[in-house]
Amino acid sequence: MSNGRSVTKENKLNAILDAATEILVNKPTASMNDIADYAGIGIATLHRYVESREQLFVQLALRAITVVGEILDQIPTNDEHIEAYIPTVVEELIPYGDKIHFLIQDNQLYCNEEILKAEAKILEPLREVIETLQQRGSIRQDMSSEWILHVLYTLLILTWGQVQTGHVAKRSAAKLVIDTLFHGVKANAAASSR
Amino acid sequence: MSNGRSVTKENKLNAILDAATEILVNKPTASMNDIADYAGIGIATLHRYVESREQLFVQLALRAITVVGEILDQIPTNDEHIEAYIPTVVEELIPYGDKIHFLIQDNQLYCNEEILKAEAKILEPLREVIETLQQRGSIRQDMSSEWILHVLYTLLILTWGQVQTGHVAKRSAAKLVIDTLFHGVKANAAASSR
DNA sequence: ATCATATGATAGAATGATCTATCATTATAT
DNA sequence: ATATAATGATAGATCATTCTATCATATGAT
Repeated sequence: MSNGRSVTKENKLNAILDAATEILVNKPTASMNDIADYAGIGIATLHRYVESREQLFVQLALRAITVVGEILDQIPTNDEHIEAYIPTVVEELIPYGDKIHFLIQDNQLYCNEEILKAEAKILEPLREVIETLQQRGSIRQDMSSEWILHVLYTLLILTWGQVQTGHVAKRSAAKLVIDTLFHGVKANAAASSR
Repeated sequence: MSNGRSVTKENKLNAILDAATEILVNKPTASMNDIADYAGIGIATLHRYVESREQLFVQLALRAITVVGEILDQIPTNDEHIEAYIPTVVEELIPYGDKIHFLIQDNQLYCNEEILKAEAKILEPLREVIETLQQRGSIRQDMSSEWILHVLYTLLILTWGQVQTGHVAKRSAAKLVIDTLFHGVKANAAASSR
């Protein structure tokens, strides 16, 4: 009995978080009332499921980070696949852009230690792959792995924004990110990879 | 008589805007009271110089855009200098990063038409140079000039943040941006330009 | 059918921020 | 020195938002 109910509650919380994500994507300044309305519930019920606005955002961020982490975990890092790792990461991550983009814009979250810690932990394997690729000689060694990680991350965010404003087609977004990241914008007669 | 006074008023306004910039760099959520305190004036006086918080931000943004515009105007776009244009732009812009960075983070400003228009107008010459370089064959033509402009802009913003957190030395920031923009992160035996 | 639980609507307390109004004080120009 | 203008401190009006409390209603299990 309690089992059936608690599962329902979990589902409802998830539905609320999904709705919150949806409206916040379009209106980052949406109030708690806006969110409750959009989720089709009363403001009182919203507060029954979520402690506070701050906690709501923390939960959204942690959920997003979890999703990214699971995606990264599913991508093989074997020797044979490692060269394709970063392209695969970008390909897999692009579809989730809209759901993550608005969180990154939120300044408050960038001060939350719990979130920063979780984010750093999630990105660690990616950073390790970058270092491996540097040692292998396929990524330049005269830039820190952290810088490269940030550039990749930033290009992803830029692209998500560009997709949302319609300046970049979603289908070509991943290719654009990878191409820009690896080769830059200089015309190169030797650039036969495309 | 009125002349002397009005000049003083202009200066004071500038001093206030400078102070606002300084505190907002460190605390983007600073209230009007915080700003007045930091500027060493009363809240009433602040409102005598500035119509509203919104207008204050608009003024700060327009001022920043003006500064960037003046910098861009001073850089020659002759045929002989055009290859050095983008590196020069980055070199000249890096020192102003901290004063502009916080404005970009502000979501509200990205909805203001006046500012978006001014920004687009300022960046137009830079975009034209990019297109010229594309036609010249020194920048790849399979990416839109707008995308390249955005990438450059984004890398600048990233770098400003990295400089502020101490992850990148201010002196090497410009080189890092240009190098990343033009060549990407792929190890390249033929990359003799550095 | 009944009882426990969940929900929605509403009112409102508490908070925080922006902006105005007022007035005594200070600075400035002539 | 005096008149004019600018300033600071303060109080408070206004507004928006978050969050709580309450109660009547709806849902759901047994």
